[in-house]
Amino acid sequence: MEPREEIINQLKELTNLKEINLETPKGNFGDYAFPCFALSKTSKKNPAQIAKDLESKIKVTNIIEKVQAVGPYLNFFLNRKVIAETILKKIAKEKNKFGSGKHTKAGHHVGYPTAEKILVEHTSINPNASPHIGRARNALLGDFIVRLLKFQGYEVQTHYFVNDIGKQIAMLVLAAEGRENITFNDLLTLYIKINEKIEKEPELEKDVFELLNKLERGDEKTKKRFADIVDICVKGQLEILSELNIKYDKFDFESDYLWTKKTERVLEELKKTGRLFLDDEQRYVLDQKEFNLPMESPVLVLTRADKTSLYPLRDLAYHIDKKKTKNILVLGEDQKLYFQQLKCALTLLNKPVPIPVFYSFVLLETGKMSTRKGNLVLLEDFMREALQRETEEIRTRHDRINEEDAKKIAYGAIKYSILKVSPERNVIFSWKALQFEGDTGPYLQYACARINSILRKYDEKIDEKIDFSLFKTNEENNLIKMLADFEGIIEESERTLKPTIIVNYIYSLAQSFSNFYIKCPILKAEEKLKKARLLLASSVKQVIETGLNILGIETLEKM
RNA sequence: GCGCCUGUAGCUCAAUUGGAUAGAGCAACGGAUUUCUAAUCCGUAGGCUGCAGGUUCAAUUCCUGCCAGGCGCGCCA
Repeated sequence: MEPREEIINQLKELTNLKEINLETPKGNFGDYAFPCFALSKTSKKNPAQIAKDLESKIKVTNIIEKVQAVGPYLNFFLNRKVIAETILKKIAKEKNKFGSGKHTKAGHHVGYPTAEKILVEHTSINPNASPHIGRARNALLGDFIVRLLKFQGYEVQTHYFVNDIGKQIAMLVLAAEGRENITFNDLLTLYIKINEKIEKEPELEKDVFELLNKLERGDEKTKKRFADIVDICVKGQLEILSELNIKYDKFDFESDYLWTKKTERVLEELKKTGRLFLDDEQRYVLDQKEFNLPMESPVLVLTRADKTSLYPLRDLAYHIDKKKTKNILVLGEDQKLYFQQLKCALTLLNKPVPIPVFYSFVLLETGKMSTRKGNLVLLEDFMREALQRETEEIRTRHDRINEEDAKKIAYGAIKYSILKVSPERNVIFSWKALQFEGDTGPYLQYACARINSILRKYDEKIDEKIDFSLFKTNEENNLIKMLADFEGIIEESERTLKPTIIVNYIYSLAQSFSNFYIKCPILKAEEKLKKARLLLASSVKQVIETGLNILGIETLEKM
């Protein structure tokens, strides 16, 4: 039985509580702590007294070594040897599957039969230009979720919804008119220029709408013009994202929902609900008064006056089409209210609603980022800069530069710096975020590289009999305790879908390891202790590596 | 104007979802290399958790009001 489970079971029996809230305290308050305040509410007794009472009733076992009431807390001290043996053996056995609660419950390590299928949609950038760093937040967050869920044994499909028929694409098509050999790098300038132009001469908008109208009527030439531009753009975007090791299983094109008449069918369905009507200007709108949305006039506009489709209609058709039992959708905070509207519409049609994951925008020191206005930092520029700085960094340390390794470190630093910030917070972009020391990706990679170096030097198998009672120091026991927390960390990550939980955990694990590394020599230790410490170090490496991989960060053999 | 999110050390972020002494990194200063990688470690300094009330045994966390920033509120996506 897991130590945590054993404590919870005992407490449940003694207190009649359904949920036991165990804390892992800091300082010398033991391995687990149970606060007794909640009990004092019902029993009207002093929490300190309750803790004292419980202290005498808890049974000491081979796992629970000591129980101590300290004020209103009941602190549990576990048997070091048993914990060390349980957890280190488990890691050695499960390797890169360690931490995945689902796998262990199923009793085997790969492909357990009833894997739930989950569709994750993320990135879904407008195909109008190279992505800026704000968009990276979507892709990185989405990629993290995909990796986490795959690690947990789900069958995950990653989708990218391509808006290939919006007004912005039409503008880009207009801007590209009569130009040959347009490349990905031309798009941003074209896009900025056409926006400026239309702002100055609003009558040009008519041409844009005409183009859209022609497209929706299925004019082949127009279709091809749109498709060509979109193709250039999506390919360019994907090249950048794939450089960051972010991949997609399927691309869904908005236009398909027109050609297959699925948008029309959605309108038919909505008509049956009695909430769809034509407004004064002959647009199809969905009445959403009944849902108490915080808007002045709660309607969802689905078409233009000429009945060409608007994004919400295509999006609605898309979500209905997803048909998975579980969908996750990564969205910018600007989509929050819109998502509520989408949710209401889907509910009205009795369709499943995706689980949204929101993130806030990346701002510049000078103000907001805008692709349209051209004040932005491109993801590719950020990546290039990171790589350049990292290459220089390596030059100060080594004679030779391995470009693959430089990329792993540079991109790891980028991913880490973005994922370590809670998604709901705004980020003000600064080149200073590109650090390689301290609370950074490279710090974690470095910890792994150091362990690799030791394992290389030892050069024997470490799976022999190990005396688990040899771990005497605080540094060793602290590491063991932390390793035992990993499964809980993964569980919490899955529940909240927040990358920061894993980030914080592996960072403090690496910190504890550095501590251990300085104070506890491994290879120089006496033979039995050496073996025990080697196993401990390789376990730490395994867990940091697993954590980093879930964040999409690779590790290195040497640094 | 209304709704949602955010405000913590000079800077960038944590804080076990209401718990014990609010913790890290960067920057600053001082130290550690006959020992497994110094992208490391140790130490010093740095706090009225935006402000004012309230709820309770306990508030950075929950409630109310203000202040500041972000996002949104019909034909963009």
